[in-house]
Amino acid sequence: MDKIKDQIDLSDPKNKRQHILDAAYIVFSRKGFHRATVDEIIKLADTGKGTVYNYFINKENLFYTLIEERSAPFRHHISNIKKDNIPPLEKIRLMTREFLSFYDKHADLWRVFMHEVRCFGEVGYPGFSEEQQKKCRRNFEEPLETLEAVIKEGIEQGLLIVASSKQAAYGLLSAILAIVFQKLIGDEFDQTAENIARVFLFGIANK
Amino acid sequence: MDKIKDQIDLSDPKNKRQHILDAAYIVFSRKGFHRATVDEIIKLADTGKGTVYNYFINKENLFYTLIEERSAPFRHHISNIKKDNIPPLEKIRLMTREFLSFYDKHADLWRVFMHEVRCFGEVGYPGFSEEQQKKCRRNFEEPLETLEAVIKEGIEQGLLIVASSKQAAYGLLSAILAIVFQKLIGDEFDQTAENIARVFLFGIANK
Amino acid sequence: MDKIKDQIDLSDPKNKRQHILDAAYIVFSRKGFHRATVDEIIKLADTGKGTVYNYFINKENLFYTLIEERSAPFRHHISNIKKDNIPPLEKIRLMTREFLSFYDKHADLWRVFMHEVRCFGEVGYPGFSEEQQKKCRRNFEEPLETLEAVIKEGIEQGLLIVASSKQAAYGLLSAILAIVFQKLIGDEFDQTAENIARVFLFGIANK
Amino acid sequence: MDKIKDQIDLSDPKNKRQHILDAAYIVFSRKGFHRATVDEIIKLADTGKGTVYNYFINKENLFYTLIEERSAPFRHHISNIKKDNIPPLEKIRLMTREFLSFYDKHADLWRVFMHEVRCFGEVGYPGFSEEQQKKCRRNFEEPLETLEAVIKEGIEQGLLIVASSKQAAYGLLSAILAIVFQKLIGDEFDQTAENIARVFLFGIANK
DNA sequence: CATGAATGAGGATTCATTCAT
DNA sequence: CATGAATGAATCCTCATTCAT
Repeated sequence: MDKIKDQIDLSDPKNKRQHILDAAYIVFSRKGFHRATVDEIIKLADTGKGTVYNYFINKENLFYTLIEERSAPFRHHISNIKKDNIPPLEKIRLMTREFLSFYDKHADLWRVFMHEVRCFGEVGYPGFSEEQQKKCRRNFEEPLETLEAVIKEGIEQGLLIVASSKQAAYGLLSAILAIVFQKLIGDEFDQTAENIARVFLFGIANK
Repeated sequence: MDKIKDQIDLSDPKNKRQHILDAAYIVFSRKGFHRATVDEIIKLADTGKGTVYNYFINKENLFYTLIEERSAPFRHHISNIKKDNIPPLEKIRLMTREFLSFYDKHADLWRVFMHEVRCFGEVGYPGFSEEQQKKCRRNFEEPLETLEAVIKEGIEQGLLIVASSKQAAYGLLSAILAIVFQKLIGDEFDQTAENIARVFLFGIANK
Repeated sequence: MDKIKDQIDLSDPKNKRQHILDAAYIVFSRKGFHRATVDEIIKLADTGKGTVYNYFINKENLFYTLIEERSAPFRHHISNIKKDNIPPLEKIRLMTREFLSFYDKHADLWRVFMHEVRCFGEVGYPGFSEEQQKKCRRNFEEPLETLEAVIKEGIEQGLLIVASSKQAAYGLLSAILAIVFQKLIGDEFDQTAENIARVFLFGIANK
Repeated sequence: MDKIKDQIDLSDPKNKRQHILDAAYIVFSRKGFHRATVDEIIKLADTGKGTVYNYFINKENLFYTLIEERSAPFRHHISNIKKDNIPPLEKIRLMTREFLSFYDKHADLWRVFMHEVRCFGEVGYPGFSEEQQKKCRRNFEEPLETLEAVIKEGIEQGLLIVASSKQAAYGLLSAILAIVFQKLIGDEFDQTAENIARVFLFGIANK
């Protein structure tokens, strides 16, 4: 337990909010949304229960904020790669790296997120407006759409052959996700990223 | 609501156990494990609360039993394809079809299953021994290992080029899962299965 | 504390619902709505916390149900007096007795009720629809309107002189309420009822 | 909301204490004691949370102080009328006016006060001594006793016929209260005051 | 004095599970 | 076996109050 606490820098007496978010990251990742309790989070964040509710409307909102905070830089990166002046296939390679890196780092939280996002905004979730719900979904939809757009680029330039750019994007993404979620990456990160992109682009059949 | 009840055949006054399982299938698929309540299940199964606990140790056990029951025939099919006397690439094609078919049919339940399976058997779950937990995981590990074995066959016969057969299997599986979970299949099931297998085998780059 | 428990007949093992209502009556009357806790109610009712929520949607609903249950017979009596074939002044006399008797018996609960009813149905009260709210208000509005109608009868028959029948009804009612709430009745109930009706009808000035 | 804020003169940067009292008046009147939150009060008073506790021991004390402040001038007026050298019936008439005027102005706050005063000073209320509690009750007891004294005067002078001067005083007061609380006054304030006093003195029966 | 971030005791509510019938 | 009333542990959330700045 003390080992876990060390993962959160409590040396800074200010910024309780960040401590809570960091603690929530750990607990939500481990337990999932429902099994995670506010009590466990505050114990880890070394703070009072009320403090959580000073910063976040409720448990949902805490989770949602966490997702937003963690995915913001990633979404930025993906968006930038698309704007780069490089060939589509190279973009796909880079994006694969980026997706792999992000999902590897946040594998556990993201697994929880992708499971819970479907139920958010259902009846009985105050402080979670229709709009926030949509914004929440954008966290995984947007990067995917960007990837799809790049695949479309490749198709238009005659570089890729595929029936549905959407299916292709989902396929690539989920290959990454599956690898990550099963924790197969280990130390050969570069190799794995390369493999995924290569299989996706050229297949595994020996021609 | 009555429409839903029609999905369960209540004409047979005996076999309460099956009614409960069928109702549980619907509720767990819709709500996920935690948001599903025993109350909702028994209302749908048109039975009493105590009856559930006559047949199943607890909520986890009900869920677990449900998973076992639904995946048994699928595991059989996959196992049979492997034993077939046909080329590995053809086996991969057939397996892709089978995976796609099964996961499409049980997409919602399986999503829930794959999320919850990680926490099952944690401390505080009576009636869920270490062994049962392992058996539970076999429901998605076994078919995957069979697929991996076939990919290995292909590699050994020089038909496939891929660094890690395990990664390849996960990649193919997850491509299927992602497509299914995002409900992109629509009516062109055959086409989709073909596309996935083709991209996996030959890539999307235009060579 | 044990003395209080004796006020509730626990000899009947059935009818938990009534035990809860009886306990709620005592606690709400003593503490008011907000200071009353479900914990205290169940301790008095000698039941489990969940049992309360089997019978009542929430604390508000428990309170509301209590009010309904207690005022039903009273509303009936008042309604019957109006229909009686006796002179209006006699009806007023009888109604005064009835009001006095009812409000004396339920003085504490009614004080709480009349204070809380204004806030019921505000935002954040699930299980308390607009309609239920209105129905709730009827518990004190209806008997009052009946009294007003009788006063009107008296006016029409030239027996009473008063500017506003509504004001008159409120005046008589509240004279009763005030007396009761201040617990001035003591043992001379009959005398008190007579006094109130007489002052109301003939004034206190010595002509 | 801004409209409400305008009701409090914030132009004076000093005198935070009064701002808080004014804000408390509004919030307590609207929400009652329990539903009123310190947060809402300070938002309206445009001050910090700690400031409230610089001036008042706790929420109860803030409420109590508010009551004291508002009733002081009223109690003074009533006391003066009694000392006036005019006939008892005229005093009753004037007092009726005064009561009506005061309770009309502070109807909402007083309703809350009269409901809460019963629980004040119960166990667990620090900073609220037995003595303060008594002093608090004097705010409605004293004017009433003065009215009662005047009625006694009238009885002694053979002007009034009534069994209990206390009951009579309560009756008159509560008639006023009821009318006010139900907001029936409207614009005809003078007329209403006159009506109440007349009915009380001479009754409504047509002799 | 003024402030507001931090706190935690207290309370309402949910829901899996039991057990007497 | 079937049932469902009864249960209470577990959990989220509120809000008065404190105290360091």
